[in-house]
Amino acid sequence: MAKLRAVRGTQDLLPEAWARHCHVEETARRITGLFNYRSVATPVFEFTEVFARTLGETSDVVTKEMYTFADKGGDSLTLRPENTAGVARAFISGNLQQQLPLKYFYSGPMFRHERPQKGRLRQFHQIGIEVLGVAGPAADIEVIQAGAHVLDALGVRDLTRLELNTLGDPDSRTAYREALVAYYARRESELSEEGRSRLQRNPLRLLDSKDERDKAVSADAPGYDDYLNGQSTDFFAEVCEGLDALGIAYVRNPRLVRGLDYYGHTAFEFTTDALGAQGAVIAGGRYDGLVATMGGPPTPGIGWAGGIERLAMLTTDYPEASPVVSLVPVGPAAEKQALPLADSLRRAGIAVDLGLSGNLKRRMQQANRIGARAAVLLGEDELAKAVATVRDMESGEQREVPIDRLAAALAP
RNA sequence: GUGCCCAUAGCUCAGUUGGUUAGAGCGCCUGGUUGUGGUCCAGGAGGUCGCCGGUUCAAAUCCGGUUGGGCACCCCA
Repeated sequence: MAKLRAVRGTQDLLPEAWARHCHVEETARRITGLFNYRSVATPVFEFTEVFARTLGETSDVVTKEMYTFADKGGDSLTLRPENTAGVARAFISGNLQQQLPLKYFYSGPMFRHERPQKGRLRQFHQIGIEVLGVAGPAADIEVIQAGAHVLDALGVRDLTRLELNTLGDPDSRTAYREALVAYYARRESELSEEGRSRLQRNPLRLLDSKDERDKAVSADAPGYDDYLNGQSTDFFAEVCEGLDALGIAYVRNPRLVRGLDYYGHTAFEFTTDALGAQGAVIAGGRYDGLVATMGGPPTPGIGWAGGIERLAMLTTDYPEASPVVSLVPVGPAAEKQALPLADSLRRAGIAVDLGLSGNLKRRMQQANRIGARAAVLLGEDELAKAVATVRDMESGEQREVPIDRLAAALAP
């Protein structure tokens, strides 16, 4: 079989798949545009520390999933595993703090060295939005609303459910973390090996372990609600009220935590059961500490990212390419006429496929294969009369049309 | 990174306890039609059975390794 293949975990997006892909992206850009999120693009690679420092030294993304390489100058660069850090870096690099608040939309490839699985690739694509500079829950509500709206527009909202949680402010999180560590440390011997590792790395993650032993211990673990301070509780309550007022349904998932360190307060995921284990299609949360962590002016932020491939898999209908007209010249004289004729038709807004080789029969087959709505035949007979034969490819009916009226006759 | 399953024509798959020239449907090509597609008819091309090695008189079939894929874990979009 072919010796030349795409790198593991990457794929070619050929016309049909790419059309779905583009549909997801364009829909998201259009909908977030209605919320006044402006489209931006940041580099596909950054200095490694942009990700290493912000995502959390112990996170899986940093410890084992990054595509890191040295460039010729000796700098360590990394292909972006996600785009929030890149946007934050751009915000700092560009001194954009005077323009706050900012609302950005992005779309593009991300890279993670993971074992490929359904809905999980090494090069995958994300759409996402970020709001910088809004500390209050209004931003959380709008960001979630925009996500819901995108899913609506894609026709996949009813395949998903919104899970919501709060990670609290830093004080609450610290207090809760201490309580959890104290609790789990007491029963450490009952935990799985992986569970003990999480206790060291990220105790919050013990809460959503799927290991039965960990689950058993977690059943009696202290709840976060008891450790949230008033400010955190009020913030979350306002987010919930806002969603209620908008009629956006959600389920509280107290075990929903984020793998990346910079999240606090609101955390949410739109998940689906239709994609196996990779259920999250849009996920995000608030990251008030991120920009300051990177050395920028303390700036609150919130956003989400959505997996284009995952969303595309849920999408059943997407607009098909509008049918074209095939221009079929017969003979050398007609070949010469065909180029300028095709040009004038295209300038009139008509999509024209000009068969570039083959005899009449072959070009008719080609017209059929590409689903042309009409074939325009141009041969000796037609040239002599300054007409073209227009064949309706569905009915097979043919009629002669003067060449100077072709554009009007072919208008969709 | 760990575990389980899978790998035969361009695509989807058959291939019986290892046994002669590995099959089907779809697709592709040619002809029936010298200026006419899609339907129909006739014919044709196309596979070192993922790759490497082993067992055997004999391997697509059994064994080991490897690569790729699927599913789950881990983690995440």
